[in-house]
Amino acid sequence: MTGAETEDTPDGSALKTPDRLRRRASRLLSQLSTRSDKLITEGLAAQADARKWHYAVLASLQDFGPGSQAALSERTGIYRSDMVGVLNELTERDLVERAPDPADRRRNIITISARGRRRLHRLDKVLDDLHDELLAPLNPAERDQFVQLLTRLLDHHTRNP
Amino acid sequence: MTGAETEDTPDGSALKTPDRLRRRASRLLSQLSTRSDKLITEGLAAQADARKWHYAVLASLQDFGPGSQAALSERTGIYRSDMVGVLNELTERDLVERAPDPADRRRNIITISARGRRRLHRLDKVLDDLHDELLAPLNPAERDQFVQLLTRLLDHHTRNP
DNA sequence: AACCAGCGTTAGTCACACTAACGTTATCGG
DNA sequence: CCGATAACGTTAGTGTGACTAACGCTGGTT
Repeated sequence: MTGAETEDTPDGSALKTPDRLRRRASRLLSQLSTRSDKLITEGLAAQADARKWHYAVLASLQDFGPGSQAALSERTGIYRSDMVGVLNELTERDLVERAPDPADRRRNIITISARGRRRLHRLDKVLDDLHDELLAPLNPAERDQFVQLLTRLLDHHTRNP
Repeated sequence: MTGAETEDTPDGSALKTPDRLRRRASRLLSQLSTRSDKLITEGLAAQADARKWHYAVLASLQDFGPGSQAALSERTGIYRSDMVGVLNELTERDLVERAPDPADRRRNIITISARGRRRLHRLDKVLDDLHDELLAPLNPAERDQFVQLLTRLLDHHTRNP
């Protein structure tokens, strides 16, 4: 058996992280998630002056139509307390409109604007590129598999919290 | 076509999250990672009065022998500024010993204790159970696949940061 | 009229990843 | 030998993400 027993780094030094650590799915998840988060956050900021929440809200509005802030919270997973700030940013940029609901004066109705729709298209493209970078080592079939596995896991833990 | 067009929740209400959002690997990663983190953190606290960092440090000491705090930082990925607190907790519990290095008085040499080794075994078992819960929807082959995909992605982004 | 529930909002908590700076100690070039 | 540079452990602090608590307002219920 010739080759790497444990694993090698480019500079030739042996890898230092114990295997039982490297193999734990929880650890892989959290480490990869931080990298991914940084990649996406920085990419969106640099290429579109946007944050990921913007995408979530705009996509939800585009695909499901206008809604109250509470509805958007449910759709996107953003807490309603944080939704306030996100919508402030989006209205500042004229990407959505926040208007009181005449039928229920507790509610605001959030609508996506034409500019918001354009921005959404742009964000979709930027995100496509970023995900290409994120998933670079995987071929298309593996990417599908990966997404599918993640989805099944997340669904399971969403239903059984 | 009868059945779920988009998807159903147990209570019959249509799912609200747009597909383009649900399919993004970055989003799946971050959501699953938070669930996973919570599961592990709470599980370790409840079943072993421990934190995940404890496991990382103990495992590293067991598998690679004693080392300086800086070395442990590299092995585990914990920042050296945070390592201080972790080692305080571990020495408090008598799981490791922190002694000055006579050969280099800048360094501390950290050694795992007998109690630390026992604790590590316990943590390994607890973590096995928790990962069983985390990966419940996947069969063994799929779990391997999942870990393998995660590993490849993480390795790629670790080498090309 | 009294009550509870939902809405948007503000403020604050907690943990994690990460940076900055400091005193101490080694090491290396002149 | 000396002075610069750098690694070590440590303290303090930043920024962000997930989440909680509480408030005033409005709506539906009885």
